[in-house]
Amino acid sequence: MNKAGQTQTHPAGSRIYSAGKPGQAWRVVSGAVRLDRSGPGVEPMFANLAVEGDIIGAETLLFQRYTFDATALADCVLSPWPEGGGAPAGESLLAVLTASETRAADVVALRCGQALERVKRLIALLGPRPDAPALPSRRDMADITALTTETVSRCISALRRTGMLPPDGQRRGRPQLSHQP
Amino acid sequence: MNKAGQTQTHPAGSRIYSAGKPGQAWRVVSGAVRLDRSGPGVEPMFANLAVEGDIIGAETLLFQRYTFDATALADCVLSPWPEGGGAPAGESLLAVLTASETRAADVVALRCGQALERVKRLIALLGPRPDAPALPSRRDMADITALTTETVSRCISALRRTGMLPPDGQRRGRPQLSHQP
DNA sequence: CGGCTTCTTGAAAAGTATCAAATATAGTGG
DNA sequence: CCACTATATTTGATACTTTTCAAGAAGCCG
Repeated sequence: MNKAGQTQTHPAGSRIYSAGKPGQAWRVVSGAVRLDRSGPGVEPMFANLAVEGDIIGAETLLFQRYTFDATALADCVLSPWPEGGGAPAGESLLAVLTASETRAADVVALRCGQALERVKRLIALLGPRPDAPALPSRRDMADITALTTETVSRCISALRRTGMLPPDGQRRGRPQLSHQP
Repeated sequence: MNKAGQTQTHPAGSRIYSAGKPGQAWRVVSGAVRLDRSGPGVEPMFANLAVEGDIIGAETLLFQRYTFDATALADCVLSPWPEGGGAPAGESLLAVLTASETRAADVVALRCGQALERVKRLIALLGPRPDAPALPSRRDMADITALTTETVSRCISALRRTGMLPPDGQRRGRPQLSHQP
């Protein structure tokens, strides 16, 4: 449905691109993206996070192929990067590099301290969403924070009990299986 | 002792540069560097790792000031980057960006799984050192793996018992206090 | 409705942190 | 050159947190 070269939208949970496939770089206009290291025979492992304003897939400018799997943690809007097409200016690349290193430090910090603090930091990093604070799946949150889904669930219950989260976001049932035959 | 603009050496444990100070970017020719996020009033917190071949301090090309504290984990040789001086070529910057994202994924992976596995992965990441397998301090290893110094020490003892590490690297006593008055 | 998946909760087990004390090392000063 | 001091490292015992295992509740889709 999404065509290369123009703005894309991806629903939460959907695959944006896969490691090894050819493609272009994108700016995350809104939403959040999970990046996983994955190879042939290697099970996907969480590698990094991208939030509003971050650039993903920049390695395609060098290799023409993606290095990571990208999955939407929330409903996402992506626009092609660099904006004008062609090669990005050096200064623009430097800004991306600097942002990337800051984000990496954020992600590393998500795995420090006790479970409740980590979950709180993750929710804060995902940003104050306007009205519907739909959280990512427990599995995604667990992979990002290096906890288990059960522990994440307990932390969220605790945050709801203490009023730091609204009493009940909607649950998720059977996910939409998006096969490509 | 080290002069800007030419190759530098830093002994293990020494500060390479500090956040907020002006300076240039460097290539890690050999050794390993720990990067810490640190601000005014904020205690230093481990943020990232750089090993042989990585570039550190690239943000100075944009801001003229370092974003992180850099500390040598092992004896280090650094050379100015980009090599020719001046602005780096776009392709070169892209290569640095890609390497940076790969390294970030490595560091995130150092905080997955049980203590013994993490310590083993850290040692592997620091690279096969030729003859003297001098490990970083327990405190550095603990900060990087998000463990305590005691747990890291127990893991290393276990690795020595099982022969995966030589029976006894030298210990460290009182470190050299390098004040600058 | 039936099947599938995610989410939640409980109880027990495992792993790590914490606290405390002994040992080792390098630098300092006599 | 040797004792002395400050710090790092190691090890042990205990407390705490998280994982693991298990079962039930809830939502989505055909």
